Amino acid sequence: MKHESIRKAFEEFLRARELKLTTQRERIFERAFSTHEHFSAEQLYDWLREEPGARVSRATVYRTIGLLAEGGFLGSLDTGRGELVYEHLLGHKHHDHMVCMECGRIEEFHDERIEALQHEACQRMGFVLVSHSHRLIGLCRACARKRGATPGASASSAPLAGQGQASAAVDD
Amino acid sequence: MKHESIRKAFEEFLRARELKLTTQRERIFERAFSTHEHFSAEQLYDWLREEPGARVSRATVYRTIGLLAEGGFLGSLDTGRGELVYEHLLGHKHHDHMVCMECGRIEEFHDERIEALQHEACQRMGFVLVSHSHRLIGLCRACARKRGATPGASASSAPLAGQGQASAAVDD
DNA sequence: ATATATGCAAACGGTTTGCATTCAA
DNA sequence: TTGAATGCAAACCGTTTGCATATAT
Repeated sequence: MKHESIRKAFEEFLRARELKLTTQRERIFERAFSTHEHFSAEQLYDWLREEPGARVSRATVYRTIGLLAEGGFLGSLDTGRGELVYEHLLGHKHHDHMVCMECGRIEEFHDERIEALQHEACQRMGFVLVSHSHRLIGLCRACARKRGATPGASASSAPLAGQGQASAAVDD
Repeated sequence: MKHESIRKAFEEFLRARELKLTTQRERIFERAFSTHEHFSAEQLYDWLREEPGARVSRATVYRTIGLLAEGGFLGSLDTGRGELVYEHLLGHKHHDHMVCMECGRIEEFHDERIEALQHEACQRMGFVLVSHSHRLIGLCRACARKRGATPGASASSAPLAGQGQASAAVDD
């Protein structure tokens, strides 16, 4: 889906809800959809204040991001450090994330078989699946190399009563 | 793994790090491991202050939960509402979660095939997997029934530029 | 004209921290 | 005895909110 039609969808979304197309919403929308990276609300706010033109307040950034998320334009992903990051959804096929615990880098992956098994699990449990959040936490290739770990090899998942070294494991 | 040995592991963990076994740590540990539910730090704090005996401050609860998580005794799970909940890990096989967006209920599920596919994905991407967080968000059987939805049937995943109704989709 | 949106600054809620005091080892 | 742990209250940080003002329709 290309920019033009996404923008159309946004305008229609506002109209359908009888919301106004303000300069702020326009700028926030444009900036959010002009990046392919994941960004936090604060990040987006900073980007906007660096740009020349109308000022946008932090409150409006948060409010508009909320709107965009409700409308299904943006998806949110929790970094695990009490901060949400967003990405645009329209024109992007579904994917899950790998988050590097060292550098924060976020990679995307997708496996249709996993999706299918999720549905199967819901079937079993009588659960109505609406959305899901699937994050793999570990080391990206670059950070793994720096640490001398073997990429691909999962770190032994024995976070047991271990000794001193962290391990933490924000496992679910 | 039964209580006795878990406790042993905890004491050993403290000793290994040259940390002291205080009455507070003892009480926090005991309370945390005496429930099979998921609990928040605040929740645990409340439980403790209802009990007779030594008082434990909120700060110590947070600090000790942190310790327990580091030691691999507790795993944390983000509710999606800016709050972490914990569960004890020792003596529990790995599982993932289904979170009811209506009533907050947390169910557990597990599928070895999904675990395997995760590893496969990491292999592909050269990512060193340390832990993961896999949450299915939707309606538990009871809430689905109340709403007249069909349990098992995934809500159409078309959160597109839709009309008025929410849909939100904190998808990843 | 008028309901909606904005900006500001204050409030929030969960979590963390600095520091004087208390306590396990 | 003494370094580590606790309690308290203040600080933090991302996010939300109340209210007076500005603005799209």
